[in-house]
Amino acid sequence: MRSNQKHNLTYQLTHELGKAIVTGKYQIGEGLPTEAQLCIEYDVSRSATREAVKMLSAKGLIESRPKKGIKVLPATNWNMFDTDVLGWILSSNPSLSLLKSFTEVRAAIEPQAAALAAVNATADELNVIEAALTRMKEAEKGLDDTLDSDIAFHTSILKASGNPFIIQLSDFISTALRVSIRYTNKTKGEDGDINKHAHILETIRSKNPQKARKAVQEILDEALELINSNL
Amino acid sequence: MRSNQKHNLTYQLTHELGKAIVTGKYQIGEGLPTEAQLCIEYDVSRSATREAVKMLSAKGLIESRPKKGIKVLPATNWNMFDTDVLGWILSSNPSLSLLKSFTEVRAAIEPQAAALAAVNATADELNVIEAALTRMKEAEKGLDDTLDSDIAFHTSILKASGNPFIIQLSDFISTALRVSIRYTNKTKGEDGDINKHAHILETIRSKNPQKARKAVQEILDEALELINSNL
DNA sequence: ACTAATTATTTATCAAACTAATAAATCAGA
DNA sequence: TCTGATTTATTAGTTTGATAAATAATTAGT
Repeated sequence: MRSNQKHNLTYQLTHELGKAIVTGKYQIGEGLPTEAQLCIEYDVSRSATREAVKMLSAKGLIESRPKKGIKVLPATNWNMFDTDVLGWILSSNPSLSLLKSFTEVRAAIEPQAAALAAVNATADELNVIEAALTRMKEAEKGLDDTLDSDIAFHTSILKASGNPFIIQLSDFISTALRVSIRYTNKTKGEDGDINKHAHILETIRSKNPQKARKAVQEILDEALELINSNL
Repeated sequence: MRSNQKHNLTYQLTHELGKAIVTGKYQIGEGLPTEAQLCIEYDVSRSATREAVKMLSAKGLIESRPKKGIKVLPATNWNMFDTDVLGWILSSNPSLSLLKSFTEVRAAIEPQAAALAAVNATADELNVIEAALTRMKEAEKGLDDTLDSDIAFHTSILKASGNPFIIQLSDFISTALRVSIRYTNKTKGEDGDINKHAHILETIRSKNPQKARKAVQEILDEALELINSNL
């Protein structure tokens, strides 16, 4: 436990326990060891243990009550949109069915985000999208990272949507894209990929929400098809 | 502070501070009082204070470092899909523009959920949707609660989607519907509302994702139109 | 067999001391 | 006077120990 990585003991323990829970080391319904046992097992003080337990409770993973101990809550209670929780889930190599779930959410959110961006994007926000597109083109030539620039493009649209909830999903969408790459492991975008992305920008620029929605839908439908064919 | 409501001191303090943060009592960027000051202000021990701070950190509202103190993070870091955070935001009477944002997310998620439900719903899940529809009909006659039955209907579709992330948004969607009612304050559903909901169930039952998506889209488009006309 | 009282276990709370990180102030050397 | 190292002060991090409160499990009494 000692001298692992993250910046303080409480955080280290939170991550360790969080990962253990989502990977099923501690079964749902049944309990974790008691506070006192955790202190011994992980060789930390009660404060650190209690604070870690509180952080995990705040993320919906566990619940703790006097005499009952600490018990793992059903996964429907977990804050899946929390970056940490998401990270823990992915740390145990994610299944293709999880990737499908991710992409289904993307297919819900991103077309809507693009439609909203077409209505709401400021000039600055449009420039950010364009900059991301430029990065994608550079990446094509090997001058930038394919995945990073792709993520930048998609999140820039979320930002331009102006909807705070959608913006908050940037981490989620980024993660989805990162997982995606593990399966498709293409180091370069497919032929025509850039053109499709350029087309999305055009539709947003021309303030046409319907076309923007459709343009994004298309590339996500393709992604889903690819997943389904490999399932 | 003492003897307020929720089940323990740490939770009480978490809620109190959480609400204070999202309502702007503590400004973004600038800091909260120090740990020591919070202990005095709220008359609680350091343990309770620290645990509350950790819970709020876990929800992305604050960050704390030695010598720097506790500072409020920008709203883009807040876990908006956390039930508590959402509740705090809504506790200070929500704006119409917030309702619009809510509904835009609904318009992204719910049609997709219905389409997925059309493909994935089990017989049991279909029965749950039908039961909710029946409740809505009863509510029409004054025999059940209009809002509760409406929420039950919409969340039952999310559940039937089979997508864990979408299922996790049930609380969010429920909240959106509750906020919605404060503005439209219709105690009864509009004429034809039941029929539209019944139609949604039909399209899901007949395993037609495109029609299901469209059916849900329609009622959300109407909701958005209503909001935009009042904005 | 049932109910009420007791006990035991576990988290909750408080308090006090010490450690570590780091920002701000001070000092030394050029 | 400036610049860079050093020292100081502040704040959160960590440990420990004692006590309180909640509640599950047990026991005693009828």
